[in-house]
Amino acid sequence: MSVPAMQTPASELTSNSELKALLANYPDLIEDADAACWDMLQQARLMSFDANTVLFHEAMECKHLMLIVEGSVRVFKDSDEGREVTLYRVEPGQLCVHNLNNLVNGLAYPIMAQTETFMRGLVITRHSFHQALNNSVSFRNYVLRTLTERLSHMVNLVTGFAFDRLDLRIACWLNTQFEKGCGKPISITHNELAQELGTTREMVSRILKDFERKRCIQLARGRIYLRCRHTLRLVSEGKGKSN
Amino acid sequence: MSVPAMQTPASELTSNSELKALLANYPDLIEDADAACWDMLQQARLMSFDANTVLFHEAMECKHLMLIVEGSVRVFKDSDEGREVTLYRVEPGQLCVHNLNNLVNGLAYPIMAQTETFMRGLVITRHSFHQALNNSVSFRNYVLRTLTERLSHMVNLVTGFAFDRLDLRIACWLNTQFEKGCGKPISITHNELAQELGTTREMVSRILKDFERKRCIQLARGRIYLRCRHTLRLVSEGKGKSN
DNA sequence: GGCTTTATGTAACTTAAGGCACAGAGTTTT
DNA sequence: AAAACTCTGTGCCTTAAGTTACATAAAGCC
Repeated sequence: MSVPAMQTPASELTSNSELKALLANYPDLIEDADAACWDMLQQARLMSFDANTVLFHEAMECKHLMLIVEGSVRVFKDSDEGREVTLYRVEPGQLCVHNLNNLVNGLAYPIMAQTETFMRGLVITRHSFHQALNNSVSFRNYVLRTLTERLSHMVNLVTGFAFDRLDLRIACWLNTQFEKGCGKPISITHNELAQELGTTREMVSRILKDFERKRCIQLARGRIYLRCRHTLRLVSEGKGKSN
Repeated sequence: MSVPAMQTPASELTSNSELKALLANYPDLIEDADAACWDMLQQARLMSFDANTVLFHEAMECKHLMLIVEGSVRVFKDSDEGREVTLYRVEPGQLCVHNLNNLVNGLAYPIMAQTETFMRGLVITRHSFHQALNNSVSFRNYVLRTLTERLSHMVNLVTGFAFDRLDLRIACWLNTQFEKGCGKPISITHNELAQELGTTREMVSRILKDFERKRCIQLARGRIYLRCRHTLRLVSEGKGKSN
């Protein structure tokens, strides 16, 4: 991501142990990190951003790569009609693959990225990135793994849009969220969920209400409680065929 | 791709010039290929496949990487209801990125790949692939470029599904095809086009007929002729809002 | 408490997309 | 040429999704 709105001056990182603490969420990267990888990380600068900072937008160039240390970034695309879809989310342990597009192909890509929370990330220069790519087996593998994982994720998105009804897509989304949070209530408004899935607020309201009537979930203002995981799973598996 | 149905026995390649001829379509890979890259290519085996050979399908593992030399491969996903979407097409100069997913992450991915024409490809073993990845800067860059390009392509697919009406998506598809073929008629049935875009035959028939009435195209059995590029572009830009 | 803003619920309507059924045209096979 | 098959066109109906337009509810602010 380019760095349009840094909140704190970048700080140089000196100790390896400090780095290790920051990168606790990157086991894939760290566990078998080699010297060249550590070199790159030591040259990185830690930066902080407020919530809702736009990191890049349509056609903006980004000259750096960022490893997220804390917080999350939403990468999304908006439509002329004012709708949005989330393409993916970058969280600790991950990197923004659309940066790579820029670093590798020199092409800016017309999508947007925005922090969702306070966020800290290690910013790696283009030069440092290429150096590490050339010299570090572990970094290389990490990058490739990330890229191919994202690709699989995008395939899921595509097939979801192509084949699945909205109620099913919502049910699946809820399932994943509850799974991640071990059943903790989800904090999201209907409108935000609509932007997540590329649809409208009204549709989300209707379908959620329907799920509530089926006793899968319990709705509250800005919050969704899991009521019966089993029922929710049935809904998402039933593909909405039978009510 | 794995190699379930080879048509000719694999042949060892000896001469560099022979390789160069085969890889004429890989300027990105060849132009600044280094020694390590040539090593990999020389260890590759040239294989041929008939049209409509299934190269891999749901959850099948593939232990090799293939560089397409001639012909094309369609990578697609099918739905329970019998519909299909094309995810992307692998043509000379390209590699199947879902192979990479397998080679890099060891994960099989539940999509299908099938040759569309007679196809020849250079099959690279997992070992040879990793070796080249470690030693060849040019191959590395080539792989990364390919991956990030595919990723961008997938984003386009997603936003198409999320935001664009079917008539617009069809118009865009026609545009790209006519562009590629410099206006030469496109050989495709309505059903195939439906599978391309993840929709149904009837919808395609209706929309194409409509385009014909607007004098963008001329329909014939299994073939679509370009009649007025300008009008077609208008249709695709107008997003079908006005008639 | 009253005022404002934000979030949700929903009925009524419109539109896009899909499914069904079948007719007819063009190709291939026998 | 007759039969079989494939491909296209289309009317009719259903369903999914989106839009409009409000009503109501909850939270924040003065």
